[in-house]
Amino acid sequence: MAISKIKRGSAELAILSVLAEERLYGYQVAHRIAERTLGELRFTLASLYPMLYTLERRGWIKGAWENSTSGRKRRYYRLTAAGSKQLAPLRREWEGFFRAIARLTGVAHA
Amino acid sequence: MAISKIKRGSAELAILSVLAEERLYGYQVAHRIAERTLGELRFTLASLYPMLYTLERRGWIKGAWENSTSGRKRRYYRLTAAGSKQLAPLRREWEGFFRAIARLTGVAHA
DNA sequence: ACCCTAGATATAGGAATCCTATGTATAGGA
DNA sequence: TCCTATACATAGGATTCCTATATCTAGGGT
Repeated sequence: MAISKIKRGSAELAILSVLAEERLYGYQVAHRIAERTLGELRFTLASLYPMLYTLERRGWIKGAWENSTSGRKRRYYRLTAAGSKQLAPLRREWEGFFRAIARLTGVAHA
Repeated sequence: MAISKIKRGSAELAILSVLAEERLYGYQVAHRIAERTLGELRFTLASLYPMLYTLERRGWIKGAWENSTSGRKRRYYRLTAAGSKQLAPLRREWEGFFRAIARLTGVAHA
C-alpha cells in the first residue's frame, strides 16, 4: 500500500486523539486510526511502537501491561494529564495549518 | 521563529499552487507563500531553492534567467503542462488527508 | 569612502519523522 | 502441521526540510 508522504507529522496528533477517547493497546491504536480514517491514515506497527515509547518517555501517555485471556500480554496506553494538556494546542496548530493550506490552494477538508 | 513540524510535506503543494497562478522568481515564491498564509507557512530560502531545482528536474516547473534593472539576475519559474497535471491529484490527496484528520480529531480548517 | 541592510541565488550538512525489513511469541483454524 | 491473525520490539534507512554558510548587487546612512 502506497502511503503518501503528506501523512508526515500527523502521527502524534492521531495517537493522542484516539487515546483521548479510550484506553487502547498498541495494536489497537493502529487499527482505530485506520478504521476511523476509512483507511486513509495507516501507521505500520513497526513505526507505531517507537512513537508510543517516545510519547511515554515524554510523559504524555502511560502504558501498563495486562494479561489477556488469549495470546500475548498487552500493553494498554492511556493519555496522562500532561498529554491531555498537549492535545489542545496541537489541535490549534493543525487548524492553523489547514487554514493556511486552504488559503494557498483552495483545498478544503469537506 | 519557531516553525512547527506539521508543515512537512506541504512544500510541493505550496510551490506548485503559487506558480499555477503567476510566474515568480524564487525569492518571490517564498514571500507569496508567507503572505498568502498570513505568515503561517514560511519556507526559508535555503530550503526553497533546492526544492525548486528538484521540481525543475522533474519537469513540473521551468525556470528562465532574466536581467532585472536592479540587483542580481532573477530566475523566473512557471508551471509546465506536466506540473499542472500533477497539481490536481496532489490537491485530491490533501483533501483526503484533511478529511482523515477531521474524522480522527474533529480538527477542521474553518 | 565605509558599513549595513535588503534583495537574490546557492550549497553542505544535519535533524526530524516515518517506513522497510526483520525478529520474537501465542492462539486458533484449515 | 502450517498458516494466519494477534501482539510487541529493534535496526537501519529514506524523505523532507532546516541551520549554517557563502556569494553577489544596489542603495541608504554616516
